Amino acid sequence: MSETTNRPYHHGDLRHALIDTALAMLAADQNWTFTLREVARRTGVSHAAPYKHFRDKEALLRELARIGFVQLGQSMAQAMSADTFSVREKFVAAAQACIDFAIHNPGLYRLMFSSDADKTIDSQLHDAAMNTFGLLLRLLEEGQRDGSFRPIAMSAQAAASWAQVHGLAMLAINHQLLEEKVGVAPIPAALEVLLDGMCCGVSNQQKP
Amino acid sequence: MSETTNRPYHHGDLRHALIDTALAMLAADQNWTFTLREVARRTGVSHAAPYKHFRDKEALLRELARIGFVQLGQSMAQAMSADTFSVREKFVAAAQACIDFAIHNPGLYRLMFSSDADKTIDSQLHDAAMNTFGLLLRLLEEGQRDGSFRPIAMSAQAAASWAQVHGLAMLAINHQLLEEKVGVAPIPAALEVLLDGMCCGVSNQQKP
DNA sequence: GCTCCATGTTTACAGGAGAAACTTATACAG
DNA sequence: CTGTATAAGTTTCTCCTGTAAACATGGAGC
Repeated sequence: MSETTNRPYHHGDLRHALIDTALAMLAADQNWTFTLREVARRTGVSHAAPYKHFRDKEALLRELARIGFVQLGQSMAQAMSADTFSVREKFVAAAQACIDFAIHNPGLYRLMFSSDADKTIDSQLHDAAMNTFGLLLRLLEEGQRDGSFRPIAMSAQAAASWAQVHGLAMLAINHQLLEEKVGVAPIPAALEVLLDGMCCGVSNQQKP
Repeated sequence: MSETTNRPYHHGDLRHALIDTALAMLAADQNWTFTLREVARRTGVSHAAPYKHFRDKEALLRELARIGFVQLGQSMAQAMSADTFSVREKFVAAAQACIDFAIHNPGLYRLMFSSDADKTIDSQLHDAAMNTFGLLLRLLEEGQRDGSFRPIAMSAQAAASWAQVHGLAMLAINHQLLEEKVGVAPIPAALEVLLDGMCCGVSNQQKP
């Protein structure tokens, strides 16, 4: 049995090489002009070689998106791993980690959330996305259990949190969080507003 | 002086015809496969004709986005025009109008918010977007003046509201508000959570 | 060593963006 | 009313992309 299930013969490991090149291109080019031929060119193979590893361009993009969800999950998990944090602090840390991920990798983030309807068909991609989403759900559970968050329908809090973070991320990477519109530090400020609606008891008012 | 500044000679009004065709294509095709040549074809002119009216494809797209912001502004303004509504009700109505707009015209909505950095260079587009954003600011002002909304930095509430609505819209049109994740009516539920954080006094708890 | 087949390459084709050269018809001057 | 400049539209061309098909190659297993 070979070392990995997908090890090409000639190149050594073209599949992974293509993925690495593509991820690097996504991270470098803000312009989101992603061509399969360019990926092949930079990997040093002919423009038709990728088709031996991915059915079409979309298949590669879906794999990139899947990896993106795994990476995002890792970033968020690490951000909220400190046990000394309160749930509220963990929430802010995870949200900020997600938005930072988007800002540092806008092409990949856009790709992850630009589904073509058939995303649900790719079960691996779907699973990766659900796993990352699960981090949020578990945090909300923890918050409701220890009384930090209000005991309302968790799906409502999940929808609100997710939309808030995703909205901030999308606006940030599209350079639409201009100071003239939303002030100097819109992201922490917006998260505080949301948390005031989710948290119990003392509504942690904005700092002066 | 001619009736309008941009009246073509041969076709009659090719510029507007192209815009109309393009808007119709955006509304019809969920797939977001927008080619200039297809626009020309459906308008009944050669594929090079559009270049007499738009410098390039992006120029047409920017104009479509500008029109989109005007339309969105109209929808939102109409939704919150009823004087009998409370500020909170107006907020929900405007937010729902925005999300409905996105759902009914996902291609156009995506286009409006997929800036290519040079969006700020197009002053007409920028102005249109700022005008629509101004509706939100005025609503927040009204809410703070009459004591409905907490008297915190308005830019924070603006960022939170905008991100929430935009996030819900983006998730909705990408079919990512799956019931398994966020329940059956995630949009009103998420808006209520946010409003609980923005409103003063009685925190309008979730309905049972 | 010989053969098979996964992994490559070359070639080909349809279609898009956009530039350049050419054509047409309208507005306006005289 | 005629001639002409020019806006508006067409044809043609180049370069690019995605993708299919035919061909080449080299390592795996007999």
